[in-house]
Amino acid sequence: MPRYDSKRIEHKWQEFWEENKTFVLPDDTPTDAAQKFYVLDMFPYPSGSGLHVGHPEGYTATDIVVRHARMNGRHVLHPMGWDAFGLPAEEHAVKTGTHPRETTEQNIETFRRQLKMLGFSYDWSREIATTDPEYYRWTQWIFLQLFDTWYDADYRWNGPDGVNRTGKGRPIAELTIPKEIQEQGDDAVRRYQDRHRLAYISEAPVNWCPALGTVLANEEVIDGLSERGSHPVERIPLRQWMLRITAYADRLESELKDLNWPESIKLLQRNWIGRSTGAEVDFLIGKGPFDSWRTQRTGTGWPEEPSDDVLRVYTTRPDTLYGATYMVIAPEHPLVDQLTVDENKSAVQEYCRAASLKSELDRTDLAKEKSGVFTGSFAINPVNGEPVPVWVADYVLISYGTGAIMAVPAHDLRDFEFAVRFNLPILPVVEPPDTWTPSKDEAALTTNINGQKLTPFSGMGRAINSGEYNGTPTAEFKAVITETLASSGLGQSAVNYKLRDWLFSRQRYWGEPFPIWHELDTHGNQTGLMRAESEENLPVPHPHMEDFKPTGNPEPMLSKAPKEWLYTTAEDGTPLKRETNSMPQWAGSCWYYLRFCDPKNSDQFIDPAKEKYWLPVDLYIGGAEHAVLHLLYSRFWHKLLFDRGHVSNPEPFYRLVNQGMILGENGEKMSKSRGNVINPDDVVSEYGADALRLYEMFMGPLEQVKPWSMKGVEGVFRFLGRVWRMVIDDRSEDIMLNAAVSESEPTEHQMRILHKTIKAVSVDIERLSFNTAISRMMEFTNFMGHEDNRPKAVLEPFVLILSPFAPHIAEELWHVLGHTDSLASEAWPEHDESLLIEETVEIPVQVNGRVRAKIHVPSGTNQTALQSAAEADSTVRKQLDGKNVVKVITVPGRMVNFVVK
RNA sequence: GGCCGAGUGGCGGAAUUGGCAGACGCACGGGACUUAAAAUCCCGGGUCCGUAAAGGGCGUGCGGGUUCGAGUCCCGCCUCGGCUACCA
Repeated sequence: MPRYDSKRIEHKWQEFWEENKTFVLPDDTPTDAAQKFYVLDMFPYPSGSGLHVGHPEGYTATDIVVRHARMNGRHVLHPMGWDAFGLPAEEHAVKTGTHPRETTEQNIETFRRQLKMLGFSYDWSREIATTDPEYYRWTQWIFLQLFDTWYDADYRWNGPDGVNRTGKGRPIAELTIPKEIQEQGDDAVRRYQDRHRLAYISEAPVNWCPALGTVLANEEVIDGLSERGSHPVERIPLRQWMLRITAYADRLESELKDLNWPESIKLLQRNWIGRSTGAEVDFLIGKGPFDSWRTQRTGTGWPEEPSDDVLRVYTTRPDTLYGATYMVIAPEHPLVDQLTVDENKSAVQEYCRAASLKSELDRTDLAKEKSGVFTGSFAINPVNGEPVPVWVADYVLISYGTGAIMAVPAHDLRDFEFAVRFNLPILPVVEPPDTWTPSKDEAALTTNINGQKLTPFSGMGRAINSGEYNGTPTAEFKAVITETLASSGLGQSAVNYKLRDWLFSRQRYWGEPFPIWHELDTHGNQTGLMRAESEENLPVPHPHMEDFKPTGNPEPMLSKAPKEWLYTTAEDGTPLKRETNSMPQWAGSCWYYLRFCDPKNSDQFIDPAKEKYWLPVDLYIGGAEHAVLHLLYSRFWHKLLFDRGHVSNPEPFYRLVNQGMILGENGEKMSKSRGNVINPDDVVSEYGADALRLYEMFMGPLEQVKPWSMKGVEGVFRFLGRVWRMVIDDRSEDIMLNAAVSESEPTEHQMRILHKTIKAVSVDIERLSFNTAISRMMEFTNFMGHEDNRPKAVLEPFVLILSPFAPHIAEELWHVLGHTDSLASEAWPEHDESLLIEETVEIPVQVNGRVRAKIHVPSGTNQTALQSAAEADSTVRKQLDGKNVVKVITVPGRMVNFVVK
């Protein structure tokens, strides 16, 4: 009867831990900074389908790390919570009328039960959900910090971390208001401030699906059609909240270098931020004579905002200005109308309309051929006064740079392709070095024009056809021309990022409401002026709603809220209307790691002393799918809070590890449609939580992608059975020790095996190499299970090192071995190096690099003795017989190699 | 197209700084226990030649190289996976 029975022991110990608050951390502010250890899992979205086997992978890894750390006396923070806002609960509400909160709570209930079933040692007293009003109160509060902040890019300052930085998020009250704005009065000042806030409003395209009557999230749009029902989706501009993450682009990039993150993830973030340097240049498009404009510019200098008579472009290759043979502006560019001459109006309008229907994906991915139309206007090249035709084409994106380019077809592949298509001149202005051979892409574009073979060249060389600059090397030319343009007010060096400002609003019910009011005029129309909700009034709760059906127009769901929620009157009598957009799901997950340190604080989002003690997170484990967005957004918010003095460390996550995805048994990604989903509940009911945990760690390296195997689960389950029988008499009716277990002194051999295992497992846990740690414990069990005499002095330390991996069986064995308290508070065994030394070692002897014999010598045998021992071996003698030994390599303790001829 | 990662038995994988390739587990074959089965235990194994012995040849995606010695380092390819997508 007392066979290994996971059902009986797992539940029992889970209750024990809960009742004894084994893993609950006292709430006092600790002081011993060296021992703090904050280990965080990426908290899950509690979906309706319950836990996936991918979740316990990272969660088991961190659980092993923290259980090990606690036994080593470290002060561990290891919490869990829920990223609980999200579309599915709202969609369920549309279908059934069930309030999203109800669905969310049910799903959380399931997830909590499943996680507890796996025996993770979370401090559940710190559980939080992003949907709790007491949580999102502070999400809204952080939003108000963003709203109250502008970025002073030139500000030099010393942070609390002692690092000197340039650029700081500062209170909006500290923004210097230009005189001309001040003169325009209070409203103008407020609007000026609003334009500079880190949270600001701008028109941005949304995915509007007329057939479904709703705005869709990007992930709900597939190939321009809605995921549900495959209806066409339009891109229409809508008033949206944006977060000025681009202000922090530089710091987000440069401060990556101190983080202990996988290099590949850092690179991913760097590429995503996509910093490039170049210059902005103004091309005259106004009527005035070019010369007088240029003279005037030399006087006034470079204007911050371009006036209507110039077309401003961004280029990374200002050295190719002489080769600009046409210009391109994006279809959305504000100067499109002004630049289009009457005869081209209809063609340009038609082109822009067609472009507006395409998503950015359609424009790039599907459109193989370049397209565009001529506006009929010309711009004047500032370096030589030449007129250059201006085209509209959708290969130029309004969202990057200035939304306009100078096209240099000879030295830009896209421009080259376009020029060939529309028969525009191609003028080489860079001579390639002699060693140049066209790259694959360059060669692919080679075209015959008027019997001449032309190939674009996008590299660096020397200037040609560039007037006085001929012969200048590219790098030098870039610097010189940028300076020349700057001194005459025609250009300016500039930095650009692929990173865009963060579109922060959604038109949903089930997200954090914005703590913002809009002022109304006497007709009830918005004036465009805004007021922040006062901090005492937070949280701004969700309005009560009966009906969660979409509005049927692009208006946000919350615009259907009751009047009491939507409207109020300010103390000064101004009528106000609430912001009706809601925040995206990312918002809550941007700062949850902070709240875990002080989850119940009702005065502050976190107590500064606790923040100082616990942060940064020492180890953060989660899926690589969050490599860019979540991790970048969190870092951005953290830096804002840092600038505003609310946190003391510039980065939130010191060490990051990505777990690899678990595939189905057929080696494919798990999905319902493929029918290869493994349900953790089933695995636990058949084999137990310890077996599931152990298997997930035994499958292979944590960071690697690996397929599931039910046979593999059985394998570790059998191992747990062997461990059980090593200690317990499984043929007895009662739970009692195996007869082989004794109080006697262990043998030297037993001690050596034990201490080898302790050493290997300890090292492996620190390296997060759990699969090898488990094989070492299997080897121990294979050995010890065969010993007729199994001293407790050997079994007990083994049970302790097994416990982080399989805590339930370990607690049970510990108990049967005669202990009354949980082993979680026991000290981690230390290995004794002196016990590891073997008396003799086996040394391979090679002849010409091939192993021909193995000899046994006392460990510590020196080089000469080792060589003579090898030479004395009969097989070696046979091998060396009649041959000329040229050289002998001996590595003590390793090998001997005879090089012969 | 660009970037990143990975290729080791039938399978998952192991192998400190270059030093016995295949630990550990799965699957498989043989055996013990049993009336039988399950469970458990024992034995076997990269591959080819050789009689199951001794012994030897070949083996870490492919082709070269460095080295006494390469899964590991260098050069050139191939295949698979992930991310990204006209960023001027």
